Amino acid sequence: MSLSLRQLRAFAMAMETGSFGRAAARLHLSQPALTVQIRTLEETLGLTLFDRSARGVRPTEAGRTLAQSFARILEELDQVVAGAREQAARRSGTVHLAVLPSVAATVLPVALARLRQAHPAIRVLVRDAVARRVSEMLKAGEAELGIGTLPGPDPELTAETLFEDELVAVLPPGHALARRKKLTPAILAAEPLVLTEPGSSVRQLAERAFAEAGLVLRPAYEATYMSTAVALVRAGLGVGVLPATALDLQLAPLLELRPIPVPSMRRHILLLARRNSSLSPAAEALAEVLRATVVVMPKVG
Amino acid sequence: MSLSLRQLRAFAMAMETGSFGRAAARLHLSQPALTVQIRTLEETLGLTLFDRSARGVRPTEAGRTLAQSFARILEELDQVVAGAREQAARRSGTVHLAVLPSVAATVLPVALARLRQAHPAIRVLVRDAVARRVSEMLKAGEAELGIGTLPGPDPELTAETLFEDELVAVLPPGHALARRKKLTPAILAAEPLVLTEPGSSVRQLAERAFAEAGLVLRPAYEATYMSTAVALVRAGLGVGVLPATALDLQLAPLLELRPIPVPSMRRHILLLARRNSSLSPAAEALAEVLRATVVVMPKVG
DNA sequence: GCCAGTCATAGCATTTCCTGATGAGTCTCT
DNA sequence: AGAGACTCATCAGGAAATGCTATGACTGGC
Repeated sequence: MSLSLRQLRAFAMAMETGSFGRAAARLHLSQPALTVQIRTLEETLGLTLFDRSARGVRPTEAGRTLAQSFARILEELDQVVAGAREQAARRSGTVHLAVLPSVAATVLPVALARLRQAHPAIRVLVRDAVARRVSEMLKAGEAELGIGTLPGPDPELTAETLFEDELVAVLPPGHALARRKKLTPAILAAEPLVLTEPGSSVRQLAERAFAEAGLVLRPAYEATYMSTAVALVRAGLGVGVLPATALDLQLAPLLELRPIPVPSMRRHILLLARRNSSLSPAAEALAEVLRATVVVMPKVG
Repeated sequence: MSLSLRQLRAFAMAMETGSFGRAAARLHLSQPALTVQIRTLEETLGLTLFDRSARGVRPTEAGRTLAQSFARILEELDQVVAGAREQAARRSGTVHLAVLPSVAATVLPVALARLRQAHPAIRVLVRDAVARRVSEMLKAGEAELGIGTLPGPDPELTAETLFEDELVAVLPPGHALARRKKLTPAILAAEPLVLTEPGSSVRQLAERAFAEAGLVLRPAYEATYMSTAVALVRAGLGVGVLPATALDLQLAPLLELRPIPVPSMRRHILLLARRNSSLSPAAEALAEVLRATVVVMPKVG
């Protein structure tokens, strides 16, 4: 026979109640079952834990000492298990999340607020990064969950579309094109354009869409930060081709936004995770909240 | 399913070896058995501990965290159990022993030396006390084992004769009675006698023995300490009637010892313990050494 | 001396656990 | 590309453990 938790629990309870019968009742066991547990424990330890008499049991000195140690260990164990269960119940835990800045500034705060309401003890460590960095962080294990885009299927990552982001034309106040409801790459190609810098996913998207229309994208201005691009447009220096989800756009009341109804002007914002790696319950909870949140995002047009 | 140590051990080993198969081998289990243990553990916790693939398993983040806690707890448990087993094997432990001073000064050191040789880690806390105190200490739980005498059977104590102590006549150098091989109460009654103080077990024994012979014991001197009594005898002030086991006698080369061959001049030195209370393994070891040691004690006469 | 209370024992049923065989998926080497 | 090695999952049957009910043995109090 080897040691078992049953034995330890039986022993601890017997010590606590001072009686085999009462201990058995408290553990929802029959008294003989408990007696056997104690006896086998004594046998495995080679030590008498209780002195029995017809009037009851009395703990041995060794029994008293051991009971203390065992009780402490059981308590620690129970605490660890309780902690694990709490994590499993999504009531706690920490998620490392890598997000595109545009999403971090718009959809994410709403989702985090909801998550907090549902699972207050879940911590989310948000790391904003461009699409490529999001993928890298996931693969490197620096993030458990990611929100970004992918150039194509990635064998290491799972992807699931959260929502679609579209590039929209951003017009300065009073611009001539403002009378149109929609704009096309062909129309835009004639204007001085404000875009993000080469290499950014938004820029790549725009270039591909123009190429499909047989056009070459030749921006007048290139900005690294969205706020810069918006400022350039507002100053009337050109027409912006920028993602609709960017917070800076939605906060700029004087600018006119016009959709560019070309499929390739849309990009899929993906919920990313490592393939072959299960999500922690906390991450699972976050993912669920994200899925439920994005459908509520405002439309642009 | 409830938590079991098997599961924890399986989990800890799987985490340590990084493989279910290797963990199973190390635990002398089949791989399926280990797989099941891990799975049921995951079910009871509600938590995925490993991500499986056909290439092997990789611990989850939660798994890594939990493994640390569990490993620590298992180690503590093993340590406690090892300590208990060591006690059971009599390799360690502490015995509280109450002893008559005469025994403490003579037989006991020999026994303790032997015990140390056999079980170096057993500690013996020696408390010397007169016969009545020895009994009291046992009953009060202040001592686990006692060496003393009893006026009669005691319902609370078990007694076992270790050896018999006899009162001997102690003659100063050149005393007239020294030519006799043996002495009797009748002869001694005519001498000025040196005894221990009234109430001591030695004194009571002597009084009873004299009474049986129809004599009244009327000592010339009464000493509390054996060393005093011996000094009085050596100074020629009288004939001592003292226990043969007293170390002071055996260390006093000039004194002549003569047996008093009367049965009632003997007292049983008893090994005492609480009835209804089992001895700790360490105490058991001490008891055995005591039994084996006393038969070797020197004879007087 | 009987009754109440406590633990131990025995026989039987149930649950748990393990093993051995087998299957499925992946990687490596040829 | 295919064979072989490796890993984990699943399944079926049997062994071990655990538990329960019934009963016994012993003690202390009324």
